[in-house]
Order: sequence, then C-alpha cells, then structure tokens
Amino acid sequence: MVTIKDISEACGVSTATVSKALNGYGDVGRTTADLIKATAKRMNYYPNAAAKQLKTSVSHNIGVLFIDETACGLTHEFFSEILNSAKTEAERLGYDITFICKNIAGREASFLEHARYRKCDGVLVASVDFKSQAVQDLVYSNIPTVSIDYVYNDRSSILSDNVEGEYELTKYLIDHGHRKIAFIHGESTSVTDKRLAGFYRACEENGIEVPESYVMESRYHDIERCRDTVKILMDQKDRPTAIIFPDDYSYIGGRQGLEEMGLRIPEDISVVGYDGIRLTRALSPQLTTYYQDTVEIGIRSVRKLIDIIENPKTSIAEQIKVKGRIQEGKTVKTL
Amino acid sequence: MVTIKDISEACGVSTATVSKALNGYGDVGRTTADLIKATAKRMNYYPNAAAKQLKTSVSHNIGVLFIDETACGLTHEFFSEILNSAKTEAERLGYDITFICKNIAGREASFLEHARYRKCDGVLVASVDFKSQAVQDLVYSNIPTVSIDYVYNDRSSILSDNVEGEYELTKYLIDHGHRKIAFIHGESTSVTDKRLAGFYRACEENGIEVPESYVMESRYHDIERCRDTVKILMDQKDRPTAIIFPDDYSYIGGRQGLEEMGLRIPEDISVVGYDGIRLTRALSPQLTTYYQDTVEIGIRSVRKLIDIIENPKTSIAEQIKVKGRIQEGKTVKTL
DNA sequence: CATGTTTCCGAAATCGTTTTCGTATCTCAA
DNA sequence: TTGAGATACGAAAACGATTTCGGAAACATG
Repeated sequence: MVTIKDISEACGVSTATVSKALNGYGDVGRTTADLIKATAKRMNYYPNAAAKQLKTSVSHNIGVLFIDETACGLTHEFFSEILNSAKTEAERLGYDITFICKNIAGREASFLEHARYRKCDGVLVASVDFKSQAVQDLVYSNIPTVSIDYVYNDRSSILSDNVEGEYELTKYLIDHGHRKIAFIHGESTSVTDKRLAGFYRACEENGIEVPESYVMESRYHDIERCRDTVKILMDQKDRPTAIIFPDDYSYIGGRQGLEEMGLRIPEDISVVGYDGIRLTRALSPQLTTYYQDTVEIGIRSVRKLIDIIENPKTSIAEQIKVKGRIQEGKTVKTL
Repeated sequence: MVTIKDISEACGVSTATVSKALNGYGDVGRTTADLIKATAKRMNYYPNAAAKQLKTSVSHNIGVLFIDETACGLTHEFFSEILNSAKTEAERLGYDITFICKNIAGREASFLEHARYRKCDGVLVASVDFKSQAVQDLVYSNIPTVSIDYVYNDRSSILSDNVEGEYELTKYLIDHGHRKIAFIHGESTSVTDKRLAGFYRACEENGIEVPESYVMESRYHDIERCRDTVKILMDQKDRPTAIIFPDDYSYIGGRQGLEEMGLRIPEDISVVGYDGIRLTRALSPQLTTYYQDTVEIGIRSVRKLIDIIENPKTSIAEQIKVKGRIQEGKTVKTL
C-alpha cells in the first residue's frame, strides 16, 4: 500500500501538502501540485478509504435497502432492473453501492445503525416494508434518502406514475369498446391506492359505473392467488369483458384460471397487466401492459440522492414522476 | 456517535479495556467485562467501521463483481437469484456486500484497486468477462476470491455442474427415444465447453453420431439470434427430432422460429432449455429444462469465500459443484 | 515472610488521512 | 528600504479504534 507519506517523501514535501495538492486546495504552488499529482499517479497511489472516511465522515458510498421477501425484491425483474440501472449510474458518478441490512458484523442492528456504521452518504429505499418503524427511523434520520415508489413526508422520492399509468391502461380498454372492466389489484399499499385512483378516474370520466364485485384484491407477484381470484371474479352472472391484473406476473396465473374455465384470451375476455417486464413479450398471447421505465427510475433516483448529498443546502425534497407507456400485445380485443 | 471513549468514561476504565472487553479478549476481568458490555448496549454503541478498518485492515465487507453487459448480469434471473441468495447468506454471517467496479470516487481504477480501496475482505466474481486482464489481476492478487461458474488455477470456485447437467438433459432426450438431437449452444466460454462435453458424452455412450450441422452456435440470452439459428438449423434435409437450446430465454426465440416454420412443439419437434428460471413455468408449452440450484450456488459461494477469509491457513482451493435437476415440462415428446 | 505467577488493567503508539494555524518567503507599492 | 499583504508550505492535532508492553495487585508456593 502506497500512502500519502510515501509520496511526500518522494517529493520532498510534507503529507499536508500532498493531501492538499491531491484534493485541489488552492493552498499549494502550481509546480509542486503538478509534481505531487504526477508522482501519485506514477506510484499508483489510491487513498485509504477507511482513513479518509474516519477523518471526513464521507464515504462515497450509497446504501441500498432492498429486501427480498416472498420472491419479490431482487429477483423481481422490475426491481432488479431498477437496481441495475441505479448501480450503473452511481458508479458513473463515483459512488459505490452497499446493501443495508439488519446485521452489523454478526450483531443485530437497525437499518439506521447499519447505515451509520457504514457511514453511507445516502440511502436508496426500495422494495421494503415502507411503513415499518425500522425503515421510517432511517428515512427520518439525518441521512439523505430517496425512496422509490413510496412517498414520505418531506422526503424525496421517485415514482413510477401509477395514477397516470393505470388511467391510461383503463382508457385504452375503454377506447377499445370495453365498458365492463374488472380490476384485480395488489395488496393495500400506496401504489395500489394510486392505481385504483387512476382506474376509477378513467371510468368516471367515461360514465362507467364499476360494480363492487368487479374490484377484487389479490397480491403482487402471486401467480396462484391471481388464478384463484380470477375464477371467483368470473363466477358471477354479469361478467366483465376485460380484466386488469395487478402486474405482469399475475397474468400467468390469471391466464391459467381463465383457461381452466374454458375462456379464451382475447376472444372471450380481454386482459392487461402492469410493469412491462421482458417476460411479457414471451408469453402467448403476448400481454398488453403498461411499461414502467425502470432504467429511468434507477438513474433518476441516484441522481436525486447524490444531489441531496452534495448540495444539502439547495436540494429540495421533491417527488419525481417517471412516465411509462402502453405496451401493446395481443390480449385486448376491440368490441 | 457514541464512541469507545464514552463507554470508557461511563465505566471508569480505559479505552483499551473497553476494546478488549468488547472483542472478547481474555485479558479483562469478568465483572468489568460484563459492565462494559452492558453499558455498550445501553448506550447503543456501534463501532466506527472506518476506524476499525483503518487499524485492523479487515472490513467485514465482501465485494461483488457483477457486470451487466447486454442485458445479462443482474437482470438475468439466473444471476439475480444467485446474488440474492449470496446477499442473504453474507448478511447472516455478518458481512456486507459492495459492488466492485472500475471507478473510485469518480476516478478510473482497476477492479483490484477498487477492492483494495474498499478493503474488501474477499471478492465474489460472477458474470463478468472472466478472461480479461483486469479480472485476472484481481483473482490472482492476495485478496481471497471465489468465482462462480469459472475455474481459475489454484483458486476456489462454485460450479453449476454443467457437464453433468447437459449430460442428463441429453440422456433424458435419448431415453425418450430421440437419436437425432441438435444442440444450439451459447458463445464460446468455459461453461459452453462443459455443456458440449456433457452433450457429446451422452451421445457417444449411446452410440449416437452427431452430424456437424446439428451443432450450432448462438448466444446466451439472445432471443432473436436463437430464432434465426433455429431456422437455419431446421432448414436442412435431415432434420433433428429434438433441439437443446443454450438457455431458457433462448426458447422464446426458438419457439417463435419454429412457429414461423409451421412446426409444433412437441408434436413436430421436441425442445429443452437450461437454467430453470421461473419464467419457464409460465411459457406454453411449459419448457422442459435443467434447473440450476441458484440458491445453493449463492450460499456455497459466500460460505467458501468467508472460509478463505477467516481460515486462510487451513482453507484449501477447491471446486465445489452444485447439482441441479431435470425440470419436466411439456416440450418433449416420446418417440 | 519472601518470592514467583497470574490476573487485570492502562499508557501510549499506531493506522492514513484531513485541516487548522502559524511561519517563512516573496511581491510590490510608497 | 520598509512594511503590508499574498503565497506556499509544514507541524501537529485530530478521527476512533486496536494492540503492545509494562506494571500493580492478588494469589500461590516454598
């Protein structure tokens, strides 16, 4: 390990001067600064992250809260794409990414403690139980955070525009002649609330009344549950002509359920999903869905986070909405 | 931030004693040790990672090399599942995970430099260009590494048993009466070599000669390429009765190609994939494939890595093979 | 009681940086 | 020539932990 001391000796200056030269303080002569920089490069010097951190308390390290329970999270394509995009952007901007969890060197700890322990400059909050105390403690601490798809009071977040998305999707069905539209939605979360809002708004604007029996709860990413729900839904007198699923994954279960009831897509029933994961292009019939721009979401979230980190005075808490778009497949029939 | 000094004052002992008590040195009296531990807990003390690292050069931090080029890597379900499993296991064992890249605080650097900079106790090498100089420099440095699905001389690796897997898969086809089996394989990598070996071995053992035109190169995870390849493959006089695809994803393209040629699966042609990602259960017809135990791979790789880290003397370099299993779908017809 | 052995604890050095503050040199106008 | 103000640099004190080494107290042994 070549240290600042080695460089100082090689250049015949003090460590203080080396440090200042390397960090671009105006406090050092032009020629010495050049010499020091050149020597540092020649000797293949890299600062000791620990020492730097210890002294300055900044780590150039971003924590990520990304818990995978019940096969969501990392293995969910929606999130892994966001993470991937966030990782790339963070690296480009000179920040590393570390996962935050509830363990510190084997001992149990809170998220906040962990983030402090690692001296994370900021934390990206995605795909966790947003309402849990542990997460809230972190979000409302003095560590900068950005949350994805969930809004905390006075904190920044990146949002896939769920109201607008579900609205457009519903509108799409209506434009294709459907007026009896069912919505199988995910478990109760803020995302779900927004999608419900978008759904109802589209219906209202077009004078469509939605019977209560057309709106049912399932769970995101739950194939079996959706299969069962779809069966209950379609087991009523006045069947809908179109179904909106919680997400693309649910389509797999939904399709099974419909198939088992002898209903063909889209001849007998039109369906749409949500997310636009790559999978949808592979299913048959190819699913019509709402594509969420995961790459953009990832990029925007680390940019905002770094903005808060580097400009704590001027950066303001804001909700950034990232628009998606309808991705047409072959599961909607025009009536 | 409560430090060791605060505790020492609260207990009326020196910081040295606190440190020793907290780290379980035998060098401190029973009662004082208990008092110190209790106080530490009460005051909600957590060590300063940077200070600890600076002094001891151990970080309880594992680096992960996980590059996503061309939509593989993180967004590939195979790898994201491994990562997820590795992450969980590492956390359980008290290690954090940080991504290693070629940037240090904005400046360009090598993987090795980055790993050193962050003082990674060890590095997990997965899904990168294994043969690149930058990766080799890291692997052959003094930093413990474990590679996934690639063997370096004298280094440990976790291997999905590709020879055995492809062998079993081929055997499965043979057992179902197929003798004209084509293999569309991925680009030239060590994994591909092994799968080819398994494929040829199964054929040989059963006295099957494989015409050269039955073995074609495509690319992993490349839907379009496989679609095109399949068309060329099936555009010959003596068609195979079964096709082995590079991976499950390729099936999507392959299926399209076959469909466009008017061939039905499995009536006209049997096919199998490789990986066993969740997706396969959703496709229709459901794909017969070889499931790779990603969870086990993830767990074993961090365990081995931590073993090397914590027992550098006794831990030996070894290749650990993780077995998978045939996952039966409906794409193979018995002849 | 004298001496040797444990047991327990603390002073202080150290890891590699950053940063404050003081000082020496230099520049330049009067 | 002189003194004020820049400019360039260094000494040294941190940051929060670990670890060596020595010494005091307690205990055992003859």
